[in-house]
Order: sequence, then C-alpha cells, then structure tokens
Amino acid sequence: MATTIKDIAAALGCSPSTVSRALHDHPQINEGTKRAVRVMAKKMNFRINQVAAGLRKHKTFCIGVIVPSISNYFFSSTLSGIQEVASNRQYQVLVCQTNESVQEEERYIRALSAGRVDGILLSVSQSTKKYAHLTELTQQKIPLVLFDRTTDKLDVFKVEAEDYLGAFRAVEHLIEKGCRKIAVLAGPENLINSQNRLKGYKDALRENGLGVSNTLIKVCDFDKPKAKEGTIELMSGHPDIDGIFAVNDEMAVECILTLKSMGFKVPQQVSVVGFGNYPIAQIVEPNLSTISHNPYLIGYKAAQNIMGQIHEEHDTAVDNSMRELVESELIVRGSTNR
Amino acid sequence: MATTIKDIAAALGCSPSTVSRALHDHPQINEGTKRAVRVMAKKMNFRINQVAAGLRKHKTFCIGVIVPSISNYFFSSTLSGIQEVASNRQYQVLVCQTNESVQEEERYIRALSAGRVDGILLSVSQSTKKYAHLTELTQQKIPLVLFDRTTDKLDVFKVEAEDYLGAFRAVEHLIEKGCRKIAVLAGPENLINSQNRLKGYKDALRENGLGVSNTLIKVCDFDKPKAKEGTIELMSGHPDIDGIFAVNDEMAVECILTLKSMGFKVPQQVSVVGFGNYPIAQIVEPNLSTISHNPYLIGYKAAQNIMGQIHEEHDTAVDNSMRELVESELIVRGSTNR
DNA sequence: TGGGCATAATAATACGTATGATAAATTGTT
DNA sequence: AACAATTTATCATACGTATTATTATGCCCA
Repeated sequence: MATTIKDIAAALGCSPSTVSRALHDHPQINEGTKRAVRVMAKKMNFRINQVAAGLRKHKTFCIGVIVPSISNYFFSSTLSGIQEVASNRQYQVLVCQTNESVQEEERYIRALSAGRVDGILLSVSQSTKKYAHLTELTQQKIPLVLFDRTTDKLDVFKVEAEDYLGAFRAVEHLIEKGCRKIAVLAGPENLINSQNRLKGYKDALRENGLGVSNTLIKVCDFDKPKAKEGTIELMSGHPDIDGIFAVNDEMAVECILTLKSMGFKVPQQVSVVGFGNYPIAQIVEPNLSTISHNPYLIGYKAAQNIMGQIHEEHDTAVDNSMRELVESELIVRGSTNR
Repeated sequence: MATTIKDIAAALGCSPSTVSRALHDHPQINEGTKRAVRVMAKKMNFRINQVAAGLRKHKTFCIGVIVPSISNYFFSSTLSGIQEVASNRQYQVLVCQTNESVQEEERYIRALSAGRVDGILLSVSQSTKKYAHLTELTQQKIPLVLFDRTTDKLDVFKVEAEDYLGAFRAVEHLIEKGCRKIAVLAGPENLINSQNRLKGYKDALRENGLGVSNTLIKVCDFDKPKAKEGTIELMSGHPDIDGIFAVNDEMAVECILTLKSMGFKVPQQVSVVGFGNYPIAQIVEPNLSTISHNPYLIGYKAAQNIMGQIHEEHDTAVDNSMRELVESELIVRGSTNR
C-alpha cells in the first residue's frame, strides 16, 4: 500500500493536518517541522493522492477530450496539442472516442461530467444534431470548449480552422490558374465545417463571375469510396471539369488517384486542391496543393482556453461567446501547377 | 452542485447508506424502497461520482496509456483499440505523451501510479534504457502491460508485432523477386523492435545464401531526413543495390521518393518493402509492398490483458511472463512487382 | 502574577461513497 | 405470550486529503 500523510504523521508523532500543511508550505508550521516532514516524506516515498485531494477540493486535475475518431490524423494531432498544454499545468487528459455516434457522445458527456473532469473539450460527431447534453454541462457549471467541429447553437468558446476563408482561397487559386468549371467534393451536410467550406467554394465562384451549379457539387461525407464514386460521376457527367476542390486532403488524394485511373492528366486537364495539409499531400503524385490546417495549434488553443476557464483566469462571460479562428494558408504544389 | 446520495436520502427521509445499497440492488433493501430510491435518483438527475466511489473502493476506473507520440498513426491506432476495450468495461483512458523522453516517461509513471489509475499500458520511449521506474510499479502492485515498444528486462505481459518474422518475410520476398543486393534502412538501435526487424533482415539473407554486409545497413532511426540521406548514401556507394527493406512505411515511402528523384526506377531497378501497411502505402507510386501491422489489435489485446489483471481474471503469475505476438502478413504491391 | 498575543500544532469535520457491525421492525414458532 | 429468526434499515467508520475552528505553548509587558 502507498504511503499516506497519516503514515508520515505516525512516523513523526505529529498529526496528519500538520503533515498536510507542512507539505503545502503553510505559514503556521514551524520551519523545522516542515523540514522533518519533507525528509520523512521523501524517505517513505510519499506521493500525494491527487484523486483524494481533488475530492476534497472539488477538482480532478483532469480534462476530458471527446473526439469522433482518435486514429484520424487531424484529431490525434489536436490531442497532441491538448496534451502539451495539460501537461504543462500538471493536468491529465482523459480521451474518449465517439465513432461519430451521438449516443456515444452523450454517454461520454454524462460519464465525464459526473465529477470525472474539471472541463471538457469536444469535437462534435457527425450525427449530433441536438445539443441538450451540452447545455446540461453549462447548467452544471462545467467548462466546455468546442474545437474544429463546432456549432452556432451553443454559447461557448470555440476554436475553429478558417474553413470559409481557406476554401475561398483554395477555389480562387484554381480560378487564378485558369480553371473555369470547378467542382467540389463536399463533406457531411450537417457539419458546420463542411457548410463553411462549401460556402467558401460558392462565394469564390460567384465573386469571380462563375456560376454555381448543383450538378458540380458531390457530397462524399468523409468517405473514401464516396469520394471515388463522386469523382467518377462528376467526370462522366462533365468531362470538361477542369478543377476540383475537395473538403479535405484524404478526399483530394482519392480524387487524384481516381482521376489518374480514369485517364485524366492532373493538373493539366484537371487541377485539384485539398484542405488540411496532411502528410499524404506530399506523397501523392502530383503533390497536392492544399490549405494548411494547424490541428496541433487548434488543440493547443482550445486547451489553453479551458484551462483559463477552470482557473477563472479570464472573464468567461466575454470569452464564451468567442470564436477563435486558427489561421490557414494556401500551399501550392504540383496538383495545380499547369 | 451535483446531486449526491445524501440529497436523495434527505428527500426520501432515509439514510445515505440505504440509498447507496438501494442503488446497488443490495438484497437487504426492500423492493419498494429500492424503487422509491431509483425514482428519486432519476428525478433529481443523480449520477454517481465514480471518483468518490473509487476512493472508497481503492479503484479509479481509469487506465493510463503512455506513448511516445499521440499523433503518430501507429500509436493513435493502438489508442483507438485501447479505448474500445476500456469503453466496453466502463473504464476511462488517460493518455500521456513522452515525446521519446525518458524523463517525461518517468514523470508520467510517477504521476499515474499515485492513485490515478488502476493499471498502465506503456510503449517505451527511444531514450529509455533503464527500467527502475517500471519495476517500482510492480512493487506497488500496479498492473503494467508493455505494447509494441517492449523490453526483455521486465517480467510483465507484452503485446508485440511479429517484428522478426515480418522482417524475415519481407526480405525473403525481395529475394524471391530476384533481388540479390539488399540494403536496409534500420530503426533506432536500442529499440527492441528495430533489433528484431534487423535480425529478421540478416537471417533472411543468411538463410538464402546471401551475405550480410554492414555497408548495406543504414540507421535512420524513425527520421525522414535521415532516411533520405541514408538512401542517397546507399545508392551512391552501391549503385547495384536492387532491393531495400525499410523499418517502417514512413521510411519506405521516403526511400521510394528519394530513389525516384535520383533517377532509379522502382521496382524495376530497386524494389522496396516497408513495414506497417499504413495508409500512405497505397498512395505512394508505385504502391508500397509491406508487412501488415495491426496497431488497433495490438492496443486491443494489451488493454484486454490489463483489464484481466485489474479484475484478477487470470493467473498473472503465468501471464506476466508472456509475450503475445500479433500476426503480420506480407502485402504485395507495386514496389516489388518486377 | 496575570493578561494579552504571537506562534505552532491539533481536533474536528468535510468531500461523496461503500460497507461491516448493529439495531429496529416484522414474522414465525412453541 | 415469550422468544427466536428473519427482514430491513441505520450507525459508524473508512478511503486520503484539506481546512476551519480550536487549543496548547511560550513570550512580552504591565
């Protein structure tokens, strides 16, 4: 069994409260006593039980993170950023995976909010359409921060990528390169990120005098087979398409591979831009032009904010309604170099 | 503030222990009372505080996972498997990232073992050469399972990939394809995985009557720039190399890209095999022949074992000295198709 | 010599839950 | 009607720590 402050107290012939205070460097404890306690604590290999301390202090020193998929490159990178911030503050990170199921999301929210964590970071699942489980958190005064997959319907702090602007830039880049018939492989329709990226696509076309046609929009969710199918349908229906914007790099790569297998030259006949700047962008041939995401930074900033809320370092009333957009940037590579 | 069993007791005019027992369906409580408690618990939106319950029961219902890097595809996939098992058992997963630093590893081990978790899953860092921090765990009777990055020096349960056999098969495949001068891009020298893969490489050569030459072995750790450099050095020194085995897919892809940029034809002049079957294997051109890893399954099995240890479901004395090897398989693609 | 005052330590209680020991209420037996 | 046996509920305590309220110790000054 592990050493407790009681054991130290017994060994020293003093009371547990003295030990507790000595270890916290409380002013009402004599310097000599403190020294003795510290020495004995070290000797007995004492390590404080944060769980017990937390119970007393109504803290857990844990934050919970709920993501749709842990093994996804984007989310595992945000986790890395979150872990970094937490670690610096001596906090632990509890990780949960919903597999895009809102039921799982609700289950985790309930499990974590029952005294498990001091705050929750969430990226909503594709199937999340109602937010009662999240408003409950606010009622319970449990800090919540949304990252990447957010929603307008909740008045909490959000960290997002520049979805709209990034998509806008991507499509404008295609136009600058001379593309005139530009299609899009869109993401899940109820995700705000997809909506914003689609809006960026449409606005870029309109502002450049190109019309928007629904026949050039294929929803592929985030599913590779659907991206392949979508590409085939697009190109069979409109062989004169000369540019494609994909909602993320994975879909863009699938698109390029499909185009090539269909005999289209990339970028000469069809240029392709993705979103995310994932490692695969530099492996596919031609290398993929894309919009840089910064998942690590998104996680980092989300974690920083929740830490601030937990420690009441900032005015939550102000911050909670805030959106922080993490900058994105166009990265030009071979897939648009015609 | 959240509802507690005391609140329910007060509302019902009974004692907290009655509530506790009623919620646990204890036989000494009247059915009617149980019903009343359940109804009131629901009405007051009671959710048990597992942290407090755990303190009393000396359990945390958490397992800790320590990995070198969360955002790495391999480890994030193992995490996914671990999470799956934990979730099924109502356990939470605490995730820590060492960034290959043994100091961080020690720090996390100490933090987690101070009553934070019921067991620890660990994949050791590259800089871990001593294991005192881990033997401490055994003394404290905290279950430990090593996965992927393991060590012979510890008498605990381990889940590994078939590193030796996989590498052996990979190199034998190159030989079958007619390669006669086969080089290797090896991993970090003190990692047992790298050692086993290197041994598989050497044994495959020897058993097929091909000599082993140290000039054909380049250590690239798991570092892309070093893999590039290593490939250049190998091919400049030995332009007649006709096969390369890389310690993992990331290095193999870097190797292929480098070979192509140097003007070598893959697979006609040089065939390449990787290890891992990561998504990039199907993106690089030519597609990469590789040894399938099963990171999800490795995580899954490691988690299953630690759950067993925590619940004393199996004879730890037997299991602890066991190694479980997760099957690997050769996947032939274009990079060796000559 | 006693009263006021720092200083230093302890006792008591709390956090939310679980449980062994005990008591109260009910039923059964003779 | 007296008592054992059974059912049902409560009391007290524990888990490991933090903290409020209290007490003990010694010191200074009138």
